[in-house]
Amino acid sequence: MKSRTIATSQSIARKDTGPKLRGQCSKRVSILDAAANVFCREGFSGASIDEIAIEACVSRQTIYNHYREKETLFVAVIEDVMERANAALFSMLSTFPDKPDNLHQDLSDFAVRLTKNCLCNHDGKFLRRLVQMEGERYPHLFEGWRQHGPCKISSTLGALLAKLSHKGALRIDDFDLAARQFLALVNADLQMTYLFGGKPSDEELHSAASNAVATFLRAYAPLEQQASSQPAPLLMAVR
Amino acid sequence: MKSRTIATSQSIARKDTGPKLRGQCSKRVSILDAAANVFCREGFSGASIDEIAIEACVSRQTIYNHYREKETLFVAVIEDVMERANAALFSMLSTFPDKPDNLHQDLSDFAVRLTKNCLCNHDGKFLRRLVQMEGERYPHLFEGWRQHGPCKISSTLGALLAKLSHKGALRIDDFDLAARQFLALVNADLQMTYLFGGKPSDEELHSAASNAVATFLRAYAPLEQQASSQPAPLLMAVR
DNA sequence: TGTAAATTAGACACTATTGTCTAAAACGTC
DNA sequence: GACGTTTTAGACAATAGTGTCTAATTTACA
Repeated sequence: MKSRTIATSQSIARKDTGPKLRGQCSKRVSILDAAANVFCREGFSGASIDEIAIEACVSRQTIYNHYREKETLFVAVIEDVMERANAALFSMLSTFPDKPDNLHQDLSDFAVRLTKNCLCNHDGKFLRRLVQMEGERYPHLFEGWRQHGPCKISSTLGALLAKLSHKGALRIDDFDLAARQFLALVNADLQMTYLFGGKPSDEELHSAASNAVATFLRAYAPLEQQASSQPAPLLMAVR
Repeated sequence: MKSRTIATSQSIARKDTGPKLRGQCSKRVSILDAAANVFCREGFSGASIDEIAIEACVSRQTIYNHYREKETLFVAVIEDVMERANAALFSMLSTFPDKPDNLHQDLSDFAVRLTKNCLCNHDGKFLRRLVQMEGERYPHLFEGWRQHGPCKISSTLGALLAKLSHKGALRIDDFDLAARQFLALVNADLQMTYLFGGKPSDEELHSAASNAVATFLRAYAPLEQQASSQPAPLLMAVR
């Protein structure tokens, strides 16, 4: 059901334990997907292996064949989602506008891509919930994600902002701080939506991005560019 | 153990079911506190009544006397924490600087109070986790909190910013948006800390507030005031 | 088609948890 | 000190979940 790149699935499936997967790994994939859904919905202790088995259209025993016990499965799910999420993040960061034509428009579009494909999608929601729920129980597990996810996004985005700053398109002292604030501003209008678990509409994503970029540029654009960096006036207004 | 105002405890304790509480309600309070801790740590399904009973220094039967079943206790805990959290929020908003002497300093101090007493404290962490974990299972339960918590804080803060704007201390178009962005900026440097469940140090709170206010004022302060609204240069630098 | 691997359904022991029940003990108040 | 209430410990049935085992069935591939 859920989109999943073949490359990622196979790299995950080719792992330590369990059956030797002669050619096909569809069972593994559907177990991982089903388990991700159930763990996300119920939390670790609330999720039952039987429920996962039913949702994966697989017998309970097959799950135990592939993953020795519940916790092994949980760890595999986390690693799978983290890997996918970080890959998406990385590919998204590569679309950052380095030669912006219209700074406001280009940054807004980037922000929309980022929220839509990384922060507000299925995996993003899963990780927010799971880190919140089980982060303290498995600190080592999420450490890798933290390093290659949230921490990396700030520093990478900081470096990209630095480029724009050196070109004179922005006036920034602390690049990493500016990156964190950019992300925070983009999320400002989405926080409320996060709290339900609901997905924001495309319209909400666009207005959130536009609002964020407008404020970001008022704070960080050189004065002479302020006039040209305003958003199209009313189309993107909130609500 | 945890601080708790007497007024709130009693208003909560005087409720529908259970023993008639002749004079003392210490059992109810310690059950609620212990349950809050355990639910926060383990989630609803992970928490066991026995664990709560032990942590509350109370027999299991006593819990069933006061709260008919696990879910009743859970709902009571949520309502208790929500009520306390919203009260703290409301009292904190009343300390917003309406006649600011030094705008940067006063807004920073306000932000520190807000994060320290509402967002990063015990109840704030509890609600973030629980809404994330059980929000979809009990949408009606958290609706009240959402209305009187996050939604109210934005609109109230928006109104307070409007006052400052009308006095000429700020230049704001959309007050609610500015309020959401103010809060988002304050949280920008704390997001990472939230993800562990760890509490930020006082130093981190101060630097987060100062960074946020500096950017907020660059975006929203009238031009002629920009010079005077800079933070003390190096003391508050991040890390 | 034959073989080895993977999958399945079902039974199973074991543990943990919920919620009830009872009789004894502790408590507060008069 | 006597009374009624609350609390307690422990036993208890009922349920649900984990993880194992087995024997039968299906699948992949030569």
